[in-house]
Amino acid sequence: MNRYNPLAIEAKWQKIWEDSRAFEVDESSPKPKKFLAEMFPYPSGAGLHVGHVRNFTIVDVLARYYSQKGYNVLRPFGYDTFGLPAENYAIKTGVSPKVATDTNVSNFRNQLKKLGFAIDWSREINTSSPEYYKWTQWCFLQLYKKGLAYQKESYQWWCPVDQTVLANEQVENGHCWRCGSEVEKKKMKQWFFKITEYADELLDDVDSLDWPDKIKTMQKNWIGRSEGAEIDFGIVDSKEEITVFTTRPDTIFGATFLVLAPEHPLIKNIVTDKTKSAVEEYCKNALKKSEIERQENKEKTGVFTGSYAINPATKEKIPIWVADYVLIGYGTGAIMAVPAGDERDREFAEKFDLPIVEISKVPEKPFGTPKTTYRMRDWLISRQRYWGCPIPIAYDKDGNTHPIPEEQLPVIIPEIEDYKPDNSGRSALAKATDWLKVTIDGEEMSRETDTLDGYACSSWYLWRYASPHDSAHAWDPKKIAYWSPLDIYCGGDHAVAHLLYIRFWCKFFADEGKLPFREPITKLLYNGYINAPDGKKMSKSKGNVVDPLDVINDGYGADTLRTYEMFIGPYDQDATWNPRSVGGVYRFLNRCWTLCFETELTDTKNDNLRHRTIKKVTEDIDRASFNTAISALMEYVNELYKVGASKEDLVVLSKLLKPFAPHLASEMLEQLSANDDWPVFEEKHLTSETVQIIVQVNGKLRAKLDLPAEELDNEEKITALALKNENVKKFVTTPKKTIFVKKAKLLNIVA
RNA sequence: GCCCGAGUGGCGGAAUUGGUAUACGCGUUCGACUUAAAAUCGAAUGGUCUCUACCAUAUGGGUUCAAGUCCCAUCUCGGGCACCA
Repeated sequence: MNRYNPLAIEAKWQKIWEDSRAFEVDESSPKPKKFLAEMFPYPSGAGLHVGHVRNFTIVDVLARYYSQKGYNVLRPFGYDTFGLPAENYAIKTGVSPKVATDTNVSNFRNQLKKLGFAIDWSREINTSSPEYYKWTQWCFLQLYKKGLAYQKESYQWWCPVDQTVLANEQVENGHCWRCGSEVEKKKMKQWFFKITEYADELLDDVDSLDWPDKIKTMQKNWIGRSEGAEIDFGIVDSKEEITVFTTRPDTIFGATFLVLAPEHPLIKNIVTDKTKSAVEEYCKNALKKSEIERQENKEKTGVFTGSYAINPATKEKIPIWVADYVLIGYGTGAIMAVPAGDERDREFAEKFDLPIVEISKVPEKPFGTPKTTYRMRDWLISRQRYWGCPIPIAYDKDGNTHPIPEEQLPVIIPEIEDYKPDNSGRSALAKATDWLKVTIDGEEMSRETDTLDGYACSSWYLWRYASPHDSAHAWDPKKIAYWSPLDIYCGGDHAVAHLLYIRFWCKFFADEGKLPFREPITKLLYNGYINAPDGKKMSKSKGNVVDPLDVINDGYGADTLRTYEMFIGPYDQDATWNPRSVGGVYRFLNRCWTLCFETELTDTKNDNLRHRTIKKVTEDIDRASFNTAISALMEYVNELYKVGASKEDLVVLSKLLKPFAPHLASEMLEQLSANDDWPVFEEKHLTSETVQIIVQVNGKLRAKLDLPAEELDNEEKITALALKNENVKKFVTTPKKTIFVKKAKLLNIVA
């Protein structure tokens, strides 16, 4: 007797798909398009993990499903290859990041091919290849030309271990998102993208997205729009004014003091001889305090400047204080304190014995000028690191910035010996002295040594997929118009940063006339994590990592791995790996194989069962309920084992199975000489000749009546039969009323 | 502290619109096949009880002919935000 041999079947079909370029597509097809992608991975040296497999399999199931349904499906793949791990590895071993990255990419590619993904391999992209980052630099220049890429000197997050600045989005609880060390504030001149220009649209359009509510809420909170007003306060015995931001200008009659952030530039102008040293001391300490300390210690601290302002509503003299509960980066870095209306101001007033005055009246004419502020700041994109996309800018001898002309792109990363970053505020590229020199319009200039945040590289890659080898455009306008926007995007990370940035670039390039849509991602599937069998997070140090390639090579094969990861639970929930359940899925595929290759066909009429299964599996895939789709297939196979299977039963089984277990299903379809067109259920087969009526008494199940289907309309007869039933009679003497629900095939007798 | 989710057998989970709670899988038990084991096939499997039946979807109330599903309160766990004026 032959046995199911997944490794042989999978090698066979993988070769067929590779040789026939089975998943390559273009724009000439008359079919409707579908464009699907996962969040492309960072190819680490460790190779694929089971989390990747879950993410990519979801996309693969959908890609194959839509393809079987007759869509022209684009399912490309790429690698997000710039970043710190490759550079840190280079510092440790001396192996250049480029070499290490190439090795890792090729390892990833080989592993992906063993999983049988329906990838159009002709479209593979890699963000650290010059053909790609040439266009990342081009994108930067488009933003630069419109004033949306600019330099600004300010206090920035600095990671002392990675020796680079970080964006707000990359600081988690005061710690570096990569190395976990505590970040510091450092005053530096840095490059920014003006994402705040699009804050309103980014916020307002969130509601229209078919994305999980969780992600939508996080995006909204991140942008954090507040409507309010800016109000100017005159200072006693001074020509200076202090502008505050408030969301409640109507409470101005209760404003009894002002508070400035310790970094506020006006402080030095308003301190008096008496207060000067105390204020300076306070500000120095506040700046020295780490952000963690400032966040953790919510005990209010502050110091009086010695100066007074005039409340424009009450005309009263109110003291001006400095306190670190006011943040320099939000609003104007200064507030009017209304202790009667604001909890924090009250706490401060109580501690320092400042007046708390009830808000006596509301001004008839609103004070100040209306102003909207956002919690979101501009996106800091400079990185003082070697292994990133060089910012295509040069400085003349006066320090003015000049864009590198487009014909000189790409600005190639030079090979260097020493990758080590330092605290000079410049990347290791500063050591490449020859590379630094550049001539623009005959003038000798010096190149920018910062590289771009990796998130810039991933902010346009979806569009590159439409024309990955185009040497004249970042993306071909006709091709992008055909494929985009992305119909389904799947991933389990980057809830805020990446998804916000790519929306920002989309809106910008739409305004430039370069994209015919304003939202890049129609539907987002946000998948959960897979934990180790011990229920903990998988990690090398705990030694509990499940290697997906081991699962394949142990003999289970890729089909079992894929199907198991879809069966493990709802795709959007975290799950725990269970090796025994892997065996259960293998048994199921084995039973499919046995039905097809080792069992005699019968002429059993299973129309109802078969069409019910088609309906269930189709609808479950449509709502991304992959685990229940697979259990429907299991039920189908269990039933076919009992009653026997016709050829048609097996053809349908193979077709429905193909998105999950494509190798085995292809083998079965070949044996059955059938194509893989997605089967369509017919309503007429969903009705059966008999119908089971549930009889309840007071809502409790008391009997089941099996009747011919046409009796379902005969409520009177059903009621009569139910009341005659022995078991029902025990609970009913005289029915008060009966409720018949035809749709539920249920009769409830109220006794 | 504020805002979201979630809580169902020994375990992962199903129940899509309020209508048969526990599908499917794992595990366990029994049986068939085998010299034996594995594999495979078949059967049983929420609890109490001999059956009828009763009790069970975190806890306590409520609405309804009917509640895992809706409402109120409480507890537990998970996630996000957190001095944003």
